[in-house]
Amino acid sequence: VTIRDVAREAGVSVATVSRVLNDSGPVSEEVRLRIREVAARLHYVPNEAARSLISNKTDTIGVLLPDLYGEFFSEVIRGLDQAARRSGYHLLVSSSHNDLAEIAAAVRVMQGRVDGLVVMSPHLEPCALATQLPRSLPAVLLNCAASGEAVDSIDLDNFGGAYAMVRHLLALGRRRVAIITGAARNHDAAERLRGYRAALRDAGAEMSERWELAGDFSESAGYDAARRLAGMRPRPDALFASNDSMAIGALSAFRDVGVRVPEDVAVGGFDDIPLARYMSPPLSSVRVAMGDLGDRAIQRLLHAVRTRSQWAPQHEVLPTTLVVRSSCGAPTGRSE
Amino acid sequence: VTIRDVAREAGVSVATVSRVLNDSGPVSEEVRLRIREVAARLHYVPNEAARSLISNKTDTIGVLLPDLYGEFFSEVIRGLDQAARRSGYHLLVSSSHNDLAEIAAAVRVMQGRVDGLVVMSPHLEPCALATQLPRSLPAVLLNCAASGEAVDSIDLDNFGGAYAMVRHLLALGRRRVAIITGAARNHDAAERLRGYRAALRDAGAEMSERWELAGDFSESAGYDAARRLAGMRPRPDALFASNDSMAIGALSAFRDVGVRVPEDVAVGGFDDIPLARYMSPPLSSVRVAMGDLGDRAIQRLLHAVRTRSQWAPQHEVLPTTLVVRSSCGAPTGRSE
DNA sequence: TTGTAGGCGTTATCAG
DNA sequence: CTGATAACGCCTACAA
Repeated sequence: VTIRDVAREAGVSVATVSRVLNDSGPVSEEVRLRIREVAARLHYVPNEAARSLISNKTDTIGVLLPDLYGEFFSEVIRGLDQAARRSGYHLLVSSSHNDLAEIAAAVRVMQGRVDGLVVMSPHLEPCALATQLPRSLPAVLLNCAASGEAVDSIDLDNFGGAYAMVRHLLALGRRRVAIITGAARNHDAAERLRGYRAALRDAGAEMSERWELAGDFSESAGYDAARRLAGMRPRPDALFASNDSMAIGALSAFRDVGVRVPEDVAVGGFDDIPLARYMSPPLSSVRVAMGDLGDRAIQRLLHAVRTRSQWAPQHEVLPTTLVVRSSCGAPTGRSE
Repeated sequence: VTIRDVAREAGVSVATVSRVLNDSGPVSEEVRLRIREVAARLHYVPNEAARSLISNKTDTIGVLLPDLYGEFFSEVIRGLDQAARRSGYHLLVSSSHNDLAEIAAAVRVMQGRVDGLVVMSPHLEPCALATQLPRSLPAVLLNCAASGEAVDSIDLDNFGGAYAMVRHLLALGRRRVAIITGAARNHDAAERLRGYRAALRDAGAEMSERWELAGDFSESAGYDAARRLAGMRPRPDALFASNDSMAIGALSAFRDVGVRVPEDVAVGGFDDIPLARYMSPPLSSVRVAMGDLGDRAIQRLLHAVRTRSQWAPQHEVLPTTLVVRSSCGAPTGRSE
């Protein structure tokens, strides 16, 4: 059933039907009503292909995501989805892209199917990424450390969050603060490590390479690193895990080897996943508003889509919040 | 840059270019090479709108999801995405649909943008849902208890998984097994409750309405229910939480009130999220292959898409696996 | 206020 | 083997 069927049935021309359905141009009230009725009766739905062929728009936004972890993933998509839907846009999602070639391939096939692109790729050089993006497609980069580049981008304040957590541990009287880093070559991980180091340096606290344990954001990495850490002499008296999954793995390891938290070792995580407060002890963490990330991304992108002109690329940083529970040994572990 | 530009530049007609690009029809090797070269040099990308206008295909599959929890969500999407990509299809995702009206609206706007639909909606009547689907769009329903309906569908073996877990608890010598149910009017939740009851009945174990505590799949619901449960006299000596999030909330509650797990109360969950084994004590659970769910769904859907004929609607049930750790008090808590 | 007709970029069916 | 040309369904000047 096409627009012509509706036109014929309503006894008017296709042009009139089109005008009614798009609220473009003047149509008499009587005809308008009749067409609406016929369209509804025939269950007419405009053919999107034809429509976007002529309008050069798809009302769709492409989303490229890396392989990422549960809580993260769903929050981001949810934010993107809700914001997009509110503006009448759809989401074409493609995940599990781990290298530049895969991203490039995904971008290529999305060409012509989307009006804009949201790209999250924490483990790639932003500049390399930026060159892959067709100049014709507006895009906003997420978590890419692209502050210097000529692209729209939004980052989390990884540095600030890590800094706040480590400073907090030091303020609580801890002297030897260790870290389990995130995945190698991951931007978020690098920034959190940087925040950790800066906090130690600014406080004049002791630093040691031995206290920087390699992780990859997985529970098992946290577990393994914590076991190594538990055997050190002197043993660090505080641990900053670069995300909550690793922190939880670490809590488990400490329990297994009889290291008490927070008495022997204070522990802090990052992300503040819902489960954090139900850990034993409840996990202190750094909260990031992942949903907001998606929301902001869509807003910025739609702005770029609508004003095709040369907008100045903006770089935005989303703030983080320190959430103090009892795993860090704070006197008043406020349980929220 | 369109196909005409390529044709002109290569000194041939658009028909020939089209033939080369689609490997349809015979073209001399010389011309073929020349066209390939020109297309590449011009960075020609076919216009998808025009293409799908005439072919009546979009190479896209629509995915409708309810609001669901972290681990779940990402696993399903990942499975769908990978399977779809492997077959050259894209994913148009829309989440957070909570009632029939929202689903219907989402289906409507996806009309014409997708070749098929994957719908997960555990909290709706399957029949109501089925009527909303346009006859023209192939669809497969996930977790909808649509076994009797004339639609393709795939369910998890919620009943069997719950049954196995509860039977396991009983086999361990527990006599008073309680349950925290999932969200009301949720199909998965209902099936797990049914499995719980069946296991008790078949074992001739004591049953009581008081032991069926209402939950909603959230950590806090698990926490609250467990606190109520801890105060009962006689207190149940085993607890089956309808998902891991609630089980973890329950573990936290038991810790807070001094109930020992598994000595005083054995605990089992459902889903086997990655964090389960890192809990204290490590959480026994029921594993479901969420990724496979997505994979199977795409396979079934593409089959339906390609063979437009009247295929017989199939109903499939994905098996579950009991994962025994120590929270259930099993003598040998195999840590995997 | 309404209708006619051209064209969006492809593919497919014909002749040559 | 290759080239015109007619759809595909819709929007939008331009006329009436």
